[in-house]
Amino acid sequence: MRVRIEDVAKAAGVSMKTVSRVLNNEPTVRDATRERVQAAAKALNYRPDPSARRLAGRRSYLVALLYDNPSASYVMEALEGVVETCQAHHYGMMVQPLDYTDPELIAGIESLVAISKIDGLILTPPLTDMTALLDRLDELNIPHSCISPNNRRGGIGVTLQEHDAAQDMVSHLVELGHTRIAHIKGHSAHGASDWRLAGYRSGLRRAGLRYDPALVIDGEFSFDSGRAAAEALLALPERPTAIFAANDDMATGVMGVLHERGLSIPGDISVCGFDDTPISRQVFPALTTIHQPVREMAHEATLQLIKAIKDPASGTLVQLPYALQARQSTGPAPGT
Amino acid sequence: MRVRIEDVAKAAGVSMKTVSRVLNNEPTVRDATRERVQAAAKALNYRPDPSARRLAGRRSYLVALLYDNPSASYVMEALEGVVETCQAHHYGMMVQPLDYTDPELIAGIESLVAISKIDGLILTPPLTDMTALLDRLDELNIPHSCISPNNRRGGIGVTLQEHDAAQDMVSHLVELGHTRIAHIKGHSAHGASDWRLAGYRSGLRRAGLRYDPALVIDGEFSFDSGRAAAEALLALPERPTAIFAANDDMATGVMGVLHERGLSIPGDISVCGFDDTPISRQVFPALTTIHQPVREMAHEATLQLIKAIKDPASGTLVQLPYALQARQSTGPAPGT
DNA sequence: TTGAAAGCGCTAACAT
DNA sequence: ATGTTAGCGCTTTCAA
Repeated sequence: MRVRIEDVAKAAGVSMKTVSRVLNNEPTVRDATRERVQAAAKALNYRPDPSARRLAGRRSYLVALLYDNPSASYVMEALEGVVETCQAHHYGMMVQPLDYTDPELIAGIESLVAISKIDGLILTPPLTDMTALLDRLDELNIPHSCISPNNRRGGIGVTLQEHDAAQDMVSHLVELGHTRIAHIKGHSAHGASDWRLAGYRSGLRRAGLRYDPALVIDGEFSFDSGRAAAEALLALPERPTAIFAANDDMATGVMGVLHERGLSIPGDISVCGFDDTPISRQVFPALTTIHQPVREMAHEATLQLIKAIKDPASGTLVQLPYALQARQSTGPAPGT
Repeated sequence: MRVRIEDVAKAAGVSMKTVSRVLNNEPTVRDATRERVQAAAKALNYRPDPSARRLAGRRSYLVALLYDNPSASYVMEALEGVVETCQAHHYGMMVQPLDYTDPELIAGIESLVAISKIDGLILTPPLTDMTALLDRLDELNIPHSCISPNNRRGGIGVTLQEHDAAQDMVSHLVELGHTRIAHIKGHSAHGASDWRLAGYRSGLRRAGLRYDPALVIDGEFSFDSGRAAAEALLALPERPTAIFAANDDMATGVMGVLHERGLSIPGDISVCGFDDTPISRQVFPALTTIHQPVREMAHEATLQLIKAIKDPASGTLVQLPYALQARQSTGPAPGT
């Protein structure tokens, strides 16, 4: 049979409860005792039984990653960041794909938390921007940490200066001589779409360029919406020399249309995206984009969540740096 | 407090144990009793406590998805297939990213299973092809189900006729008039690489074409290895008119090199891949490839695993159909 | 600072 | 076909 807490207690010459205290890092144990227990646990290769802990402790030591994100690479990166951090902190992880348009969404999350006694949630966009959901979680006192929330409610998690990143991208294009720079917005459910648009506008302003609403097209973060937007932009009387899509998938849609029309990238039109998903290296020419350290963001978000689970007063909103990743899809404006 | 099994028992006028029987679908309950219990459970909105079940039952009702796969979209599709199926069958799911080159791999998996009392494992390539791992799992009687195993050991899970798929792809190219068809092999740790190569060879044979070893290049399933292979093929005295890469990532590498050289796809050279990952639609021109129903495969693999957990004698190897997805990257051979 | 006892909510084993 | 009892391995009381 497997090693139980009692075996460790016996080996260390203490009671079960003391072993339990050591395991859970409770402070009220003498150092000498603590070390003796730790040595015994190690010698016996003791691993606490998760189910027993959960049952007795009335909590799950379980964190759930909730997502509704079309980008597989984004979710996978986040997933791995969360898994690693959970492992290091002896938490388990559940994954829950969700449909953010589902009217039963909140109820579903509530019952997930209730049944599995989830200790805390990690949210990814666009769930991070659903006010009703966040309000309900606050109301129920369910700790939750957001990856890239795009609202102003504080809370805990990790953010990126999306606004500045978009602004930098515009500056990059301006430096290349572009003056007619189009923007394809992201999906309206994502707060990021607004921030990126705002960054685009301040980038123009900073360069002394006029904001032309005709150059801003609605998109949905999808390849197909990128295609549609590109077609709309090419139909303009005076077409742009650069197209800044709010994510990489839309940028690849744009590139497809340009290729079909025999336009050269970046010779005729520069294209750039946002996210630095793996696809940005795989298209031709390789896509200029904004790198997000998604895995580290997930790591940090998990760390903050675990802090908040232990002490609801702690846990903060951490900011991580982005990086403009210039590749071959952006170049000098034609005639520069 | 939450509803417990005792409350349901009281409401239905039976013992706890009978409720437990109904919940676990044990056959030895009269229909009338069963219905009464089910009604009571529903009325009280009773949800069994997973930790208590696990502790008392000495098992976890937990399945783990193990992977070491560079393709995010593949893993995500598989993940969702597994999650949905687990939910439907009241199993929990863990996800465990692994490094298949880690010498501690098997030990790590063993301790995962021991600690979390995992009931069964779902493996994806290349783990499905690691004989030492599979042997050890058999030895320890740990139920495991493979998605796309490429070995001949039987076992349970889901397969695809990879050989036939590759052969069909060659036939597709032959019909387009190609006679110099190159193949870029996949990573040697993946059994799929061998099957796809074998399919390529029988495709040639079926068309009466000679197998030319110079036209077969080693790859590693990565974008960069696709690039390197393409460069090698273009350096050949007589270059191929079609390049069949063993996966989509390598195919995109090939396309990048061809674009750089100013070669037209498919005008000068046709390119095709395997897997039908989302990227195949997003590159230009859209990639001809083989579609795998990964999500359904994961669903079926999970189903078989759950069967095998309940009854080790059951569970089979199910075969699912592939589909050749012809897009714009393949066309008539030059001069046809 | 440490320990003893009493559960946590369920299932296994053994009744009946 | 159903019930009774005794745990599963841990943490929470509460006492020392």
